[in-house]
Amino acid sequence: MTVNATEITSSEWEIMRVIWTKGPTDTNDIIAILQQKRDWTESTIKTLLRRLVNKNILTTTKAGRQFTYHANLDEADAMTETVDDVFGRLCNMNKGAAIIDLIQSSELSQTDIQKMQALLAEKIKTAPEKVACNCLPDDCDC
Amino acid sequence: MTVNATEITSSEWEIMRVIWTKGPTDTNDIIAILQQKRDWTESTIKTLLRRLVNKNILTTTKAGRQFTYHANLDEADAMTETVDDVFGRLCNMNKGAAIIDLIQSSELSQTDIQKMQALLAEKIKTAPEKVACNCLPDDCDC
DNA sequence: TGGTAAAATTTACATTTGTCAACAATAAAT
DNA sequence: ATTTATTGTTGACAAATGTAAATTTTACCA
Repeated sequence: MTVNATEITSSEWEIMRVIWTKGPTDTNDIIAILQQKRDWTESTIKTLLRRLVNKNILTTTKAGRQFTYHANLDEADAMTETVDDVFGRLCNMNKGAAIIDLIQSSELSQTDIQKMQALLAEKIKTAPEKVACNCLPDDCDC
Repeated sequence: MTVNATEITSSEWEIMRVIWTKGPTDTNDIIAILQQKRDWTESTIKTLLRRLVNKNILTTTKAGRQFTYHANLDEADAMTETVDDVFGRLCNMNKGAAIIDLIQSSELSQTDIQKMQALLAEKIKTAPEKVACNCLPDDCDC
């Protein structure tokens, strides 16, 4: 019954964003909205919806003729999970640079920035001089 | 001839990290190192190497019996590209929260933190109150 | 209450990814 | 020069992903 956001593929993300933004949405609305952004057929969108249901990312209820799709997980949570998953593959030593790049290239609100500042002010107190690379096996003398 | 880091799959990343860390490395070293971390056969690792060469991420030179594999792109650049690619799929409104999560969960050096602080101090000057969601088509009145 | 328009479900197919075993080529040792 | 140990190349196969057509079901209207 656990929902695993890392199973959401990039096409499926497109679908999820619509549902997260609009709340429970029925098939036709989803199709109409997505076709404004992507060149997908109705069929393609339905396949994607089905797969998301199979992955337990979406739940359906029947509303008359159509299904209504409900997200089983929160968008911000899914984003965090996804992003953590990717970072988990990367070298510790360069994560800082990658985050700096993200800060640079993302639009951020006053509030977000303030939160980051507070967090960093705390973090710097105990931050190491250097972060070691963790790309080789622990006991690797190579 | 362009190298596209977003084509590196998660298994392939494992290989790349070894090569980035050690510099040009030959087949046997790569295999020996990776088998300390992952339960892959020699065959699997060779396939992954071949695919990376096909994707133009790696180049080979022959050193006696074995190949030596050279990375065609920098690790930090590859990380940035990968991370930007993922963030490109996500809702603008919540990117801040995702970055906050990353700052929280990553080990960061004094220097990295200082850079972030400088960047944020600049950024806050022109930061908006709120970041709008960009999950629906631009002209979507839905 | 039966026909039909509108949904949903099935089937499909090419690519990519994760994993490997089998086979071919070749450098080194005898 | 042959053999053989090593390394590289091919072929394979299942599962996941992107994309969509064909077919079946069903809710509603006449």
